[in-house]
Amino acid sequence: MEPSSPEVAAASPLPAESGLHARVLDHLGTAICGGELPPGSVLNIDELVERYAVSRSVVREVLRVLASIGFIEARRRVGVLIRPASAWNVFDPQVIRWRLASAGRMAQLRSITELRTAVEPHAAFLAASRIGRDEASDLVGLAAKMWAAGEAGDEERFLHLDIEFHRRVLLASGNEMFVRLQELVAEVLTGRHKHHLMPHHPHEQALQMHADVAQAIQRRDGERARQAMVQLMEQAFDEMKSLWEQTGGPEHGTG
Amino acid sequence: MEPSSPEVAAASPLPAESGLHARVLDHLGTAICGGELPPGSVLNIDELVERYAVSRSVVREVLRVLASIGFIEARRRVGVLIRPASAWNVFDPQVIRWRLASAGRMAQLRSITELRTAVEPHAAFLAASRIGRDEASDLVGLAAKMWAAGEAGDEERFLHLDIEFHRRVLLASGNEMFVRLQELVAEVLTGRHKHHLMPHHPHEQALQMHADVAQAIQRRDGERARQAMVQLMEQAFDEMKSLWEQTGGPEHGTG
DNA sequence: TAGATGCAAATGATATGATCTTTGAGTGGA
DNA sequence: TCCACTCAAAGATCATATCATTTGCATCTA
Repeated sequence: MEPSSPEVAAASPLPAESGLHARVLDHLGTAICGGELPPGSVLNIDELVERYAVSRSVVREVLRVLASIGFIEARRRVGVLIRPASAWNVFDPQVIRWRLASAGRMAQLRSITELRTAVEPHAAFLAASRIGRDEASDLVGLAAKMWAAGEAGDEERFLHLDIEFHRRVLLASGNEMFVRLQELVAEVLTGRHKHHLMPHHPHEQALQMHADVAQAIQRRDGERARQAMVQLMEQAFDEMKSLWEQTGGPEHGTG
Repeated sequence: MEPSSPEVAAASPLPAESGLHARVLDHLGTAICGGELPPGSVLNIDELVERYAVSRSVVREVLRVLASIGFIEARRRVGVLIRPASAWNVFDPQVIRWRLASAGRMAQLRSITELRTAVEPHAAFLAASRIGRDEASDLVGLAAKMWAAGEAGDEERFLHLDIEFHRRVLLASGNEMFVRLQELVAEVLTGRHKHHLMPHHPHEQALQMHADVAQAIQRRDGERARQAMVQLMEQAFDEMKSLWEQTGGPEHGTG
């Protein structure tokens, strides 16, 4: 897998952050996303100090971070108040991860898939006018490899190539915010894979569409690139939709 | 201005957060976004304690928050390292605010405008199938008021109605992530207004397009709603583009 | 001389306990 | 009934101390 730009890779999911801070933060974040600690619940610092057997420093630092992503609100004389989901920074990668690990997983997948449906076609459109020659070639090559992996039934490899493909397109869009969405896309794709929510044989159509996107971008045909990506997204969305039915609805929980 | 859902309003920009924590956080955040403290710079806690004349607790809590949005990375024996912009959580409202206040303002406006261009049409499309009867009526009414304010040349009022209009559409999309983008849209629109980057008389066309969007959504014609919103976005984008030329380029700074 | 090894200083991480400040709630008077 | 006052609870801030880890350098060995 030719890493033409190694410094941009390494989307570190900071998995084994081993400090006390990370441990407590993760635990509380999970609890809030998971619905234990529903909005309106009140915590207090000393209680947390006891519960986690850590010092005030650690607890306060964790609370500051949770406050910065809208999970809590500290009120004097009252305690630490859990805020409703509508206040959360739903774009924070940490939050996404917690939500994907919670019962609201399907709702989160739906949200992100809709976001992708909106953003990726436009990203493809922009990429067509902004991508460099070499990057374009790489993209076409990547699509070819996806085709090969798909035909060979190599799911693992297909997944990685798929993620890489969408990453490159978002990167080539030249929009820093789109680039940042790449992490979300990766979370979604790996999440789908982990939970066996993907067709075991990628559809022949999907393979062709990836190739179409790459080719259109290389030929600087923004409109065609957008169209091809729209189709790709529609298919992804349909697969997602069929999943809700399998797993018993999207557990809406939007607000 | 009929507040049919007062509890959702009040997009508190937390302006006068008066604690020590907020003061130091804001100062450091601004410095990092502003390019003082370029990537690779090293700070250390004691130095910050002295510089801001606050205790270690305050500094550490601030650093934790900065770390959580990707601005810094603490390394033992080294100090606090400033991370490159590519690591930032560019969707964090706080970050957006800092960047809009910095020299990279135009680059930020461009990014968000492109994001809007991608998202809002799809939001309009989704809204057409998900909006409630009353909300749809409100939306049409809002467009009518915009027309009135535009004709009357009441910029202030037009701005507020414009923000409210887009907020309602994003809200009606039923996607929590789209809803969250509303803050960004509001920042952009108010930013444009503050810096006198808007045409003094809203274009007649824009007024009509807002009305078209509202009507299409009410009639549940998703495709037409999308098209109308696309046109609106194209116009917004063109205005933005003409601004870059005025103010001497977008100060690219994307990566 | 080159490379491995070990020590110690630097610096963040955590702990602890005290003091300051804000604010909700209760209390009492008009 | 309502307003003003008081008090105490809880977070906010501070100061200091100890622990843990990493890096640079000196030392040692082949």
